[in-house]
Amino acid sequence: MKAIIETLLLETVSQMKQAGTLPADLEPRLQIDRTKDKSHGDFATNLAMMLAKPAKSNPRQLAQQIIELMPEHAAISKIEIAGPGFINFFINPDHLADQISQLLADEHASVQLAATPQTVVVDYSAPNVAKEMAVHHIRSTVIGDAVTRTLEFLGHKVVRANHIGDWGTQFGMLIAYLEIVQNEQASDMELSDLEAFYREAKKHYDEDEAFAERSRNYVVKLQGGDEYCQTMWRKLVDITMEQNQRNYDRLNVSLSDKDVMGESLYNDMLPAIVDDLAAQGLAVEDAGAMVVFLDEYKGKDGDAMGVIIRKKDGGYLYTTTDIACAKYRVAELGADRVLYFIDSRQAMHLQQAWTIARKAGYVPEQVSLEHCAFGMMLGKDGKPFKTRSGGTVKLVDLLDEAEERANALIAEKNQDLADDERAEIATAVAMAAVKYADLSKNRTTDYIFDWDNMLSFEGNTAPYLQYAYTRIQSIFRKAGVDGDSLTGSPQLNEAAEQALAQKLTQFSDVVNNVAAKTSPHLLCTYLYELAGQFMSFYEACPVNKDGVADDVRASRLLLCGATAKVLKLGLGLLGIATLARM
RNA sequence: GACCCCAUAGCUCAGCUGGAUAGAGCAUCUGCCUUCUAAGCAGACGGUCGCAGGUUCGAAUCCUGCUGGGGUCGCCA
Repeated sequence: MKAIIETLLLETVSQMKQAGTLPADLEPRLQIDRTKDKSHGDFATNLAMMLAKPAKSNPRQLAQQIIELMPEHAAISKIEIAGPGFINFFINPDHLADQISQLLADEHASVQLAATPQTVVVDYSAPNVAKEMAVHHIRSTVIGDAVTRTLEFLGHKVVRANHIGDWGTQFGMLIAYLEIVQNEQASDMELSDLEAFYREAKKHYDEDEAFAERSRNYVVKLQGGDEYCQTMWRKLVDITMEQNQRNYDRLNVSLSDKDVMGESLYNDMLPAIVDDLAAQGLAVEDAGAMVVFLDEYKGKDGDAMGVIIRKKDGGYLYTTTDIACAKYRVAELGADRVLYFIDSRQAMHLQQAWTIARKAGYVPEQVSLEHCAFGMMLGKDGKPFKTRSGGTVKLVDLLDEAEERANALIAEKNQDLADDERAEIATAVAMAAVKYADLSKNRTTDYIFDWDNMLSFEGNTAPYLQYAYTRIQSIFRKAGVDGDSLTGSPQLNEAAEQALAQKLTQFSDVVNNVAAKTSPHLLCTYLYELAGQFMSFYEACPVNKDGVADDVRASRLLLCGATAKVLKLGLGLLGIATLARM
């Protein structure tokens, strides 16, 4: 719709240039907005106000000229001037009905595939080995997954990259402790509590000198490719990822073991990278370490900041890994675009690694590297979120609590459900609520973690959206129709019908925005508004009740069908399930 | 010390590239279930958009300064 108005306006502007009303070299940037207030029509442009000065005319007068010159179009029923010079456009309901008809007929609900599909590497989740996932891991995991699904829906090739923390000096200590635990249990073991495991390993390291010595020895052996250490290390990775996978499955996150590309993947590249950077004159030796000095960044003393890429003991740092990682994603994975869903605190570190990678020629200009940063999870006191005992809240505990609350609520709301169906619904509702609480917030800012907000099932929450969907399914059941196969063009007589139809046509814009801005909360806002419009329609426009004429009923069923389709697709992009009943 | 981010209703958050009367949810209050599921609907209450300047037809949005909070800054990741 915006595109139609844009075309018409462009034509008008070029006519005005020819007529000399506007300077010939003027290239105005067209801005067409949806109106907030229905009395201002459906769309508005501020074009006349922007052009008033160059045209040496007053805005309202100019608006009048624009309207007179503008070609007619069947989609627009009325054009008005309002306020200081806004031009308001009113959409013809017949055109809107056509769009609904198209949306119903299209599997993609009128969302076009990208004109130029890209290869996009999405780096998200990235839990640490030998640590249990905590609540703050939801952010990267769930937001990254939603963007991943959205990009795929738009026809891009997406490579999921789970950049797990599977390397570093702590692995000597972990291997040494795993050895002890295994000996005690005389066989392979299940690390039921990874947090405790890590704590105990650390304790041994701090208190037992022989253990610490053995740990340091294991680090060296592991890095040297020692088979025993490699095996033990692999065991730690496998046990951790097995546990993480249970969380992914439970949360309906589309990551699997084949997406694991941890830090260790780049180890073999590191020596050559340092050599190459030195050969290119980018890295120099300083106090025994290899350092890249960047003029773009200043250190504490105000001089160019030195980024260490190899320690004086020969060890590598995570900046080196991230340089290698960027190189790998371009050279091996063929990335056109790389998205990093990582904590905002890593911003400077990533910028440095990327600056070096670009200077070294590993990442060409046209490949974009984007830090899709998110803020920290804070407690109610505004400080970094911790439990009373100072630890983190386990993700599992949050999910368990969510299911318990959902189960209790459903038992109360709907007594007709069998136990197994209720449990199934409870899982879907609970996981949806937890994910949505995170997805619906702008990812860039810090946010407050609160059990009750996170586990709410009322208002702007996933269950509200799921509920809207089940209401539609219920209407289909009662009407005896298959909601997925409805086709045709609705009549849009009531205000609630028009508002709903109009909201439905915005889906495509929103999906494209989510992909461009890597912000799923835009989709959440949209789906909430859509569900809200549907709820109003549901109250105002009965479908199956007595006294509803056949043609009206058929028309309203079409609107229900289109709404169900968009809700299901939209929630699917967020990784949230829809239900037949709840 | 340098650099980056943030500040919107009692609480949690939206607010797109500057646009018309700053919006939701929660909480509080008033109505609405013999009628497609009340996890809902309709409505009320609630604001010095941190403060002060500037840019302009127009600023929560852009610029400068200030205050307050958070983060980061060579041998952890």
